[in-house]
Amino acid sequence: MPNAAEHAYQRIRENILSGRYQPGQRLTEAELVEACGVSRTPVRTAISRLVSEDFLETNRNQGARVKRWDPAELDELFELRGLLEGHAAARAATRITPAQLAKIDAAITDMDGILQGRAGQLKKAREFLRLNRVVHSTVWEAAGSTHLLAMLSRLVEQSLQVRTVRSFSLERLAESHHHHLELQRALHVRDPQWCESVMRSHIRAARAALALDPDTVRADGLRSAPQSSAG
Amino acid sequence: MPNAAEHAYQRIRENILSGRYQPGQRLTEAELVEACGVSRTPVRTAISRLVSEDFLETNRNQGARVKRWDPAELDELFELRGLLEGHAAARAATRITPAQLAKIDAAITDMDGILQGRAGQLKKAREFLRLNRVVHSTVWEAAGSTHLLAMLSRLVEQSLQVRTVRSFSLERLAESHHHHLELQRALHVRDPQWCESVMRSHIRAARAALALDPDTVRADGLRSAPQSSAG
DNA sequence: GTCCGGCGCATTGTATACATTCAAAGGCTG
DNA sequence: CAGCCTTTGAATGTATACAATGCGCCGGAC
Repeated sequence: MPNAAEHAYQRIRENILSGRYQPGQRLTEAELVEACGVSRTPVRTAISRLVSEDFLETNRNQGARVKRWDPAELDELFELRGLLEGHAAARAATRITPAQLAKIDAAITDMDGILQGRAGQLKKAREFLRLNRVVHSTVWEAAGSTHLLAMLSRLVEQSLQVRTVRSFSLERLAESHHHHLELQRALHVRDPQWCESVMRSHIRAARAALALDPDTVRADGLRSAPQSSAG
Repeated sequence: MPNAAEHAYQRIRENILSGRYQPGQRLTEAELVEACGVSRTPVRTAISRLVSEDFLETNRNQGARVKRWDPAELDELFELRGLLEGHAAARAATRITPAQLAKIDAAITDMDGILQGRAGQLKKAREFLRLNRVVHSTVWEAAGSTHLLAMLSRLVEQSLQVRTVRSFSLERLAESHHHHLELQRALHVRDPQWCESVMRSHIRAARAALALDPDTVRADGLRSAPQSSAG
C-alpha cells in the first residue's frame, strides 16, 4: 500500500515515459490532482521530485512542463554514461564477488537463449532489456561506490525519458550481446582496462544505434506517437 | 524577496555547513519550523530538497538527521570529482573561448598577487579559494555540457559538507597554484590530455591534503567544534 | 494602428487542522 | 528474568482554505 505521494509520482512518471504526456506539455497541479485522485500536497511532492530528476521543468504560475530533450543533450548524457559506466566496470573488475560474477554469467546465458529462441521480436527485446539491466546494475553494484551508483541510476533514468534504450532492432541486440560476452571474459580475468574499454564501446554503440533507429519498435509495445484518446 | 521555502532551505543549509547542526543530529520539522519562522509546508519542501542533495537523511517518524560522512565516502567523492573534472578539462581544452581563457588568466594573476602579498593566512586562504572556484567553474562552463556541469556542482557541494576544501595550509595553496599554472599552459595550447591529467592531479592532491591536514584553519574563520551558544 | 498601463483570473505559495503510522516504553506472561 | 504484546504519543502524511503572484487581456491614449 504505497502512500499518496509515491502513487502520484509513479503515475505521472509512467504517463511521461509512455508518451501520454508529451514533451513540452503543460501540466497544472489541478490536472494532476484529478488524474491521480489525491490532493495537491502529494502531487506537489511528486512534482518536485520529478523536477529534481529532470522529468519536469517548472516556471512560476505556468505550471510544470514535461522536459524536452534535444540531440545535443542526448550526446552529453551518453558521453557521461560512457565515462562513468566505464569507470564502474574498471572498478568492478578488481572488486566483483563470485556471487556477482555468477549472476552476470546467468543473465548472459539467458540472453543467449532468448536470442536463439523462437519468441517474437517484441518479447525478445523486452526480456533482453530486462537482463541487460541486470548485467549493468550488477556491475554498478560490484564497483562498490554508493555515489557512483547513484549517479549512474540518475543518468540511465534520464536516458529512459527520451525512449532510447527501448528502441532496438534484433541486429542491435546481437551487437549488444557481443559486448556482454566480451565484458564477461574481461571480468573473469579481472582486467580493469579491458572492462572499461568494452563498457565504453557498449555505451557508444547504444548511442549510435539510437541515432540510426528512430522510434521503431518499443519494448513496451506502445507506439511513439501520442495516444489519441477516444474523446 | 525570496519565498519561504527558499529561505528555510538557505537557513538550514547554512546551519549544517557552519556546524551549528552536527552530523547525525536529529532535526524534526517542528524544530525547523521554529528556527526558520515559517510553517511546516515550506520546511518540508526545504527538507526534501536537502535530502535529495545529500545534506540530510530521513527515516519515517524519526525526523531528519544531518548526513554523516565517512572517509570511504570522501574517497568516492574525490575519485568521481577527479574523473569528471578531468573530463571537463579535456573538453574545455578544445572548446574554451578567448573570453573564458582571459577570465582564467586574470584569476590566476590575482592568485599570484595574493600568495606574494602581505595579507594574513586566513584572508589569503579565503580570497584564494574564491578565485579557485572561479577557475574551476569557468572550466566547467567551457566544457559546454549542461549535465556535466550539474553533476560537478552537486559533487562539489557534497565535498563542501565535510569541510574539506576549506581547510588549507599555505603550502597546499602554493601546490594548488602550481597546478593552476600548469592547467593554464595546457589550456593555452589546447591540449585535452594534458588538461585532463593536470586536473586529475589537482583533485587527487586536494584529497591527499585533506587527509594530512585535519580541521585546522577554515576559510570562514569558524572553528570546527560545535558552537556553544550562550545559554 | 500600436503601444502602454492596469485590472482580473488562473496558478502556485503558505498555513493549519486532521489522519495515519511507526518507534519506543512498560507491563504482562511464561 | 526475559521476551513478546499492548499501548501510547510523537512525528510525518494528507487535505483544504486562504494569500500572493505573475500572465494575459482589454481599453484607452497617442
